[in-house]
Parts: sequence; structure tokens; C-alpha cells
Amino acid sequence: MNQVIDAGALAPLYKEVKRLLTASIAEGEWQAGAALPSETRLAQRFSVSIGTVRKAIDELVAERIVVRHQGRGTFVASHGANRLMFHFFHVVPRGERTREYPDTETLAFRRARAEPAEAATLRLAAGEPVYRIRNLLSLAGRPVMLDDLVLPQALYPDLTEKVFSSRDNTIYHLYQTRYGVNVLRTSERLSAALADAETAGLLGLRKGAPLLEINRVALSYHHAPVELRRSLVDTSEHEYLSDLGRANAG
Amino acid sequence: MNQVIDAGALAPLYKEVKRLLTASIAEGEWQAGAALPSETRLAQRFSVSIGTVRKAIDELVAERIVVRHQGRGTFVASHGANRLMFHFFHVVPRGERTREYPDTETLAFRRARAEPAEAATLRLAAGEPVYRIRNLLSLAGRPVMLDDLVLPQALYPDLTEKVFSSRDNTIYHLYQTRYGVNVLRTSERLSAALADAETAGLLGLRKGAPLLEINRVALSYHHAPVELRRSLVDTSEHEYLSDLGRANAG
DNA sequence: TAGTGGTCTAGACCACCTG
DNA sequence: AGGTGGTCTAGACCACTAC
Repeated sequence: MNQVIDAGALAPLYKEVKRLLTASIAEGEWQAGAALPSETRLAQRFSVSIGTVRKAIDELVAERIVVRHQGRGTFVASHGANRLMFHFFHVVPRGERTREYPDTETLAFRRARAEPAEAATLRLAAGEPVYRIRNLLSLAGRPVMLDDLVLPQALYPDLTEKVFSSRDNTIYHLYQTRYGVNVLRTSERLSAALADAETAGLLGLRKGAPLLEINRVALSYHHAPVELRRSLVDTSEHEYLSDLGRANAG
Repeated sequence: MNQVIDAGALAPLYKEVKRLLTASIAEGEWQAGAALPSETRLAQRFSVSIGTVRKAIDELVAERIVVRHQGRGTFVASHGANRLMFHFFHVVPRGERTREYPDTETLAFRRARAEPAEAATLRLAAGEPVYRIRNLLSLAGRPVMLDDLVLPQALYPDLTEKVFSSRDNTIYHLYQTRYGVNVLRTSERLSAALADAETAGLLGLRKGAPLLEINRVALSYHHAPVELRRSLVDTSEHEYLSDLGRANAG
């Protein structure tokens, strides 16, 4: 019951434990989907009590960096396997909450240089090499969404169109498994736009049809940006649901 | 250190404490902005340990039902006073995160009957009395957003246009202080639309200009819907930021 | 100085999952 | 049966706020 010496730490102990855990995950000591050591072992490793480890893990769970399973262990969050797959996909049929997984078709895959604005958002120097990828997403067999991705080549060294389009899971799962890039959070800015001729053609609309434009930045550990994505959505039969991935409430 | 008898409870004790606290807040035992009893006192009141009370309050904090201030106490969340005012306002100038508070003008205030779809969402019988309110919101002196509100009259008994438009704070603050209706969470569905002649005129746009349409349901305790709101936003110089009110990340 | 929430410990028992 | 996370307790000290 006695207080242990805190060694003059400025930050709470559990924050330090959290920082060390996050660093180990980011460095790959435990890969996505792998189990962390048990709470007892972690407590020994960091010379703190279990309660402190639990509080650190509580925050990692809240940030979706890890997932707890009672009786089994604590695991590094993964983009595959579970329903978390849908965590970053907000487009649903009008009035519903149920999502189906979209069919995606890769329309273009190019190597290019970052525009100044892109470079700034991706924290690159202007002109650094990027991939530009265009995807067409279909729901229930009908095209609904046109995605333009910008990826720093440095993060995804050997990415090719073949690798990209022959993935058997989500794009973020590909980043995670092949490049160790773990998308934790996205920041999205939405606005309304009108379809130009090209976009209208791809989505089967008339030129000038209203589109929902979503500008997304995908973020990894330490808020590092790892992907830029502009989506144009035909919302005539679908909507963007803002509060997925949220929970509860009293 | 010995285990106390749990009396065969099915739910965890702290969930029960949380439920009791939420109920007391919803019933008005502690008004918005008021301090809860100290953790020690609450522990005595519910015959549990402080740790259990803390865990219950942790969840209430996460759901923004209460706010903790070290050294001062724990308070029922309020819509006034603090920056929480902006919690439900997602429209920002393009590329920025800073928000200014919008000027609002009440264009219409009518008593009417709920349409079937509205009634269903508000959990009313079709035809129940509602208010229909139209607001024009301006940022930096220019109209940006047109809001159409639908409110059950039963929840806001004596609401009049004068009361509504002479409020000196946010609309949700009015609900809270005058009617004890506390908006905790909103659910929003976004889509793109084209401005009709009337809307275009009000927002200073051409007919057919693209607009961001936001359909919002405001929810109180126990997920009770307390307001419907459709917003039409001119996004030529503003955007909808999806991740306000979120925090941290490793 | 007194009271509040914030952190941390130490250990108990329970529920769940895997062998 | 053994290990894991989930809950709960009891009490210590710290940091902050009010008076």
C-alpha cells in the first residue's frame, strides 16, 4: 500500500507505459493481430502495478490501437478479419445503417510528383515521388464512388499496380500487412461539388449532378499522414453516416 | 482486500452506479452545470468503493455527460460557458480548424403536425404537434447555411418565436436551461444536393449550385430524439469537418 | 488548511477461453 | 486446470482549487 518512488517523472506513469507500448507496436515488436504479453508480464517488464498497465491499455483501446478479448489476451488492432473493416467506410444506403462491402476497380495507377499542397499535408518536400491511384467503387453492382489516392512512394517502396489491384482485402489491410503501415484514424473534410463530364461518365450520371466530396487524410502512429484520398460520392441513393465507430451514450 | 458480496448482480457494479447517476441527472437531481457530490460521498451513497465510482464517472466523462475539474469537482455537462459550445458545429472555413460562432436569423417559426417520416424518427405518433423553425446562419457576415428544425411541442411546451429568437446563447443551451432537455449526441447523415430557387435566393447563390445537405437527429439521455434538423450548407468557402470533438491518438 | 479529483499500488475474486 | 482479461476493494500520496 505504500507509494513507490516516482523518480521525479513529469508525466503520469501510465502515460509513460502507454508511450512505451505504442513505440513497441510502431516499431513492430508486436505485429498487427499479434498478442501483447499478459498484463501481469507487462507490469513486471515496466516495474509498475497491473492497475497502471490496465489504465495505459484502456487508452490504447479507446484509440483503437489494441483490442482486448477476455480470456484470450490483448491484440494489436488489425484491419482484416473483423467488422473493423468497415470502420473507415461511411457510405450507407439512404436511411440505413447496414453497410455492404464495395467492389473496387482500379482505373489508374501512376507514379508522379507531389503537388505543393499534397506535399504539405503528407509532410513531404514538394516534388517528392508519390503514387496516384484512381479507384471506382460499386455497391450492389452500381458505381457510387470515385476515389483518387495519393501515397508517398517512400512508405510503400515496391508497390505496383498488380500488387495493389490483386489484394484480397481492404487497401488499409494491404498497407498494414505488406508495409507495416497501420492506419489508426482519418480526418475528413466534406463539401458539395458538381460532376464534371469525366466523373459523370464514370459514375453514370449527368454532367452537373451533385456529388459529395470527401477529402481524407489517413493517419498512423504519432499522427503521421500516410495517405491522401479524395472521394466523389453519388448520394442519390446513398448517404455519408457521420457517427459510425462511435458507441454507447447514456 | 476481501471481496464483497455481489448479490448476484448480472451487470457490473460500476455500470449500475453509472445508470443511477445518469438517471439522477436526467431527472434533474443535479442540473446542468451543477456539481455532483464528491467521489467519496457517492461511494458512501451507493455503498461501493471509490474506484468503482471513478470507473462509472470515467464512462460518463467519455460520453460527455459530466466534466471533471481537478480540485473543484465533477459537474453536469453544460452547453453554455465553454468551448463545448462548438461541439456540434462542424462547419469551418476551407482548410482551417478554427471556428467562429455563426450569426443566426430566424426566418420562420410555425406550429404544425409531424409528417410520418418525422414522427417515426422523433418517436411520435404521426400528426403530433411540432414546431417548424427556419434559421439562416451567417459566418463573417455572409449567409452560409440554412437550417430547418422540427421539434416536438410536447418537449418544449411554451416555446414561442420570441423566446426562441431572443435567446442569448446556443439553441441547445436554450433547450437545456429552459426545458431541461440536454442534447448529448447527434447522428448526422450527409449528402449532396442542388440549390432550388428559394434556397439559392436565401444563400445568395445561383439556382442549381451544389449544397451539402446534413440531416441531423439530436439525442438526449437514453438515446431519446429531441430535435430534427436539416441543414443546407454552401461549401464554396467552407467545409464540414468530421472529426471535431475527437481527441488524441498515439 | 481542507477538500477535490488524479495517480498508483496490492491483492482478491469472477468470467471466459484454451488446452 | 491454468491463464487471461474484467471487476472490485482499500488505502496511500500527489496536484490543484478554494477559502
